[in-house]
Amino acid sequence: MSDTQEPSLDEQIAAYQREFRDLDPQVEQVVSALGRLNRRMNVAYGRQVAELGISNAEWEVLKHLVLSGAPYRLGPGELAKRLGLTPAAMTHRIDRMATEGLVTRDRDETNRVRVIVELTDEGRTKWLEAMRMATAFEEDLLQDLSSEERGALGEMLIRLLRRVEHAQPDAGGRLTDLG
Amino acid sequence: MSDTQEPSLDEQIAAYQREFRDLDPQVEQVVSALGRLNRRMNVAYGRQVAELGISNAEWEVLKHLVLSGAPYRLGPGELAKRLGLTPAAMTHRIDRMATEGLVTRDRDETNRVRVIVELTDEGRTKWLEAMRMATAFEEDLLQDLSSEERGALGEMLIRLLRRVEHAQPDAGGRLTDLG
DNA sequence: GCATCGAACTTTAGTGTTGAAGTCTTCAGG
DNA sequence: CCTGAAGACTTCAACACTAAAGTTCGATGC
Repeated sequence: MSDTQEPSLDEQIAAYQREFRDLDPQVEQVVSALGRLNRRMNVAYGRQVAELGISNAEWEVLKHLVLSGAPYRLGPGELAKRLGLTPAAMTHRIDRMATEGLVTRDRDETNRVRVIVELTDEGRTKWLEAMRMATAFEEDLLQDLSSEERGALGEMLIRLLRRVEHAQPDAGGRLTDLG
Repeated sequence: MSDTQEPSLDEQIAAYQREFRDLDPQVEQVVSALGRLNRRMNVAYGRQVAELGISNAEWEVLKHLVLSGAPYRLGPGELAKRLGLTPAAMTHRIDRMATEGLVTRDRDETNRVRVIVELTDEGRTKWLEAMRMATAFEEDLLQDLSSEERGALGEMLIRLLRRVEHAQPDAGGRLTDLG
């Protein structure tokens, strides 16, 4: 049936050049590689955390709670902002995670408008296990790069990051998660 | 209320090191920067194509049809595989895009099990406009990098890409889109 | 101290996605 | 031919997210 194959990166760039004459192949290579790499990595993360019985989405929440430092508490609104979700979506996500025992949800007794989401021991343990798997994967991923290369790569990525962040100064308000 | 701020990349890495002792900061910097950069870029793309009245999801479909080359035809199944969606989702997405006039959907007369999705002129025009905006954005993004740096960056990203693709040889079958 | 405004979260309606079951077409045997 | 099996897509039910409206509590002004 000669089923069309997933094009390689080079084939893809060549195709773009055929269809769109003023295209800088060097720029396109960077951008396309970035996009593909990220998607593959997210799939990999997803498979790993699935082994722990949690979804990528839940792992993100755990990450941000841990990042907030002990006692690992954040409000739904703050979590929503950091994850790039609407507060409504956050409400439901926390519901699920609370019934699964990963977090607790309580009203703030000093200000009963607010809600406090707090990591449980189980949630913290899950995060630790996920983190162990993730870092092992990341080490393996970067294995072919020397320390100098890693440094140069990180530095260039940060320069790009600064540029996007400056270019669109958080216009929408929501930040759509972090890495 | 001293509302917690979105942590900077450096703050985030420092927090991870506090919570997880064996963490290579250099690796984490690369990985975190990659993740953040990609998300910001996707938000930027989304805003741009929204000006054309299409969603990021629709733009992805247009991209893959164009990449397939004239006469810009692919089946729903093939599109689903390339976009990393289930066939069911593809069916609905094509529905919408067909009513919007971006693509046509027809049965293959030589094999009536198959369906052919074909780009319309309007769809091709939209893609072109989106492409113009995207490349302008990408040029701007990479502005601070010299040609040598761009080459080195692209080369390193491709090395990483090869590693993920090799590490998990398409295990699930679906490839979750490309860049 | 009562009414109003605003903040923080939840609820509701609508859209998009998944996984599983269903339909229709083709192909291979008998 | 007619049957059975496999392939390609669609339909259906359940779930997740968004935008907008609703609820509840706290603060401010009179």
